[in-house]
Amino acid sequence: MKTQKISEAVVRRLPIYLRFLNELAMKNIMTVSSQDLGQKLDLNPAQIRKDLAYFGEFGKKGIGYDVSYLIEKIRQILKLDRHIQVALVGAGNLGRALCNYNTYLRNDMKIVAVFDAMPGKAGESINNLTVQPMHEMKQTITKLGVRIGIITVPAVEAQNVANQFVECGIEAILNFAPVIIKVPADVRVHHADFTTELQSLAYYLD
Amino acid sequence: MKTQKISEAVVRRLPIYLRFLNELAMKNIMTVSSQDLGQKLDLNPAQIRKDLAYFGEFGKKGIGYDVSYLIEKIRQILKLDRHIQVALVGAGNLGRALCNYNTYLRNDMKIVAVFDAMPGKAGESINNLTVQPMHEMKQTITKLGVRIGIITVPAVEAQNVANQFVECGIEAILNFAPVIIKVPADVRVHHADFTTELQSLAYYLD
DNA sequence: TAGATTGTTAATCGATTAACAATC
DNA sequence: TAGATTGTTAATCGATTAACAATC
Repeated sequence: MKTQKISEAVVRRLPIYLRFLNELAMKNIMTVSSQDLGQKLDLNPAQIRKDLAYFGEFGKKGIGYDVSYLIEKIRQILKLDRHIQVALVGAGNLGRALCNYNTYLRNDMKIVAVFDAMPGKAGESINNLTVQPMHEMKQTITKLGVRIGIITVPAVEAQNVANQFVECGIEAILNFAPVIIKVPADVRVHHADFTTELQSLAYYLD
Repeated sequence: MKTQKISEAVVRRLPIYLRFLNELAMKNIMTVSSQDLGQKLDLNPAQIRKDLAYFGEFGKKGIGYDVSYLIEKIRQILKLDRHIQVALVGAGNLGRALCNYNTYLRNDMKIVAVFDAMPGKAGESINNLTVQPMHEMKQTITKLGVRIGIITVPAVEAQNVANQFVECGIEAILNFAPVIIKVPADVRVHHADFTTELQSLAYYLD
């Protein structure tokens, strides 16, 4: 009901629910229980019910959840019912790879601009987009209404890019560079660093 | 002291400590306090001390932590003091991008084999590695002593690849495909899915 | 109706933080 | 010695899970 603060853990699970619900919808499955969901997603059914209950009563007692209704609701909660424009800085291998997910993201989110500081990169084309030089960032981001920024530059450049994003009024950042970046409290940052992920996996080897 | 179970949250922070300590070492900074560390990494100093204390007494009261000693210790804890061989399946854009981090991973972890199911891909070369067909996986993984697998194939293929990894005796998997994969309990799986990460960011837009 | 499953409360479990004696 | 900072205990905070009345 949005009065209480929703924990980050809950918000991180919502896209996972959504993804699986979309799979069900494609298979023309109309209804799903928290039991089913929990089994497929390796989560406790009570947790799933509780997560959803933070936002409303989406299920029917004795029946379960209507798949397409729940999809609609989760998309609303995540604000994926609107178009959200994304910009990416760093047209290296990783940046290119992420741009190619554009089709995958359906309509909801879309990378609409790519920037790179290297003079040689500007003008290159990636999947319908043309790489732009950094000095065009402010203007392009304003014009296209970009709200989320992705950082795929080397670690030493990441903070600098983050600063520029903030300057442009970006509201949230997904940072792939292996470094903690600092931004004002009203800008949301998620870290998606492959190297730390891999290193923590090593711990679990025997 | 490894008798109690260490929480996942702790293990995930260790590589972040390590990364920053390496930065300090490069700047020839000899000593660091939990205070400093906390400030730079946006973490509570007490938490950092507690995390480290699970594994031993690495600091000096009144002084702080010796940077290079702590690096050595964390590398031991994470098992990064040995060479760990990694294999990757899915030589698409993302797979290529990750292979290029090889240099970045220093000596500790290394992607030593790349596989792809598409006949056209086999034989291609990525950063010193030659893409191999899937049927060579078992033999190569055994020969090279690969212990960790990375999945960068489309979602529909991911479970299949995971099964093959398990079959080959892989101990841990980093899955980039947007799907939950099922493996035996003794295989560790971490999910690194860019799309769910991005979707959860959208929630925090105003 | 009987069986199933939700939404929600209460219980449990675990993780973070504060506080401080020990000590460099 | 005085100041700083650890390692650790206790307090707090938050998240997960169990249980069950409500009800489809």
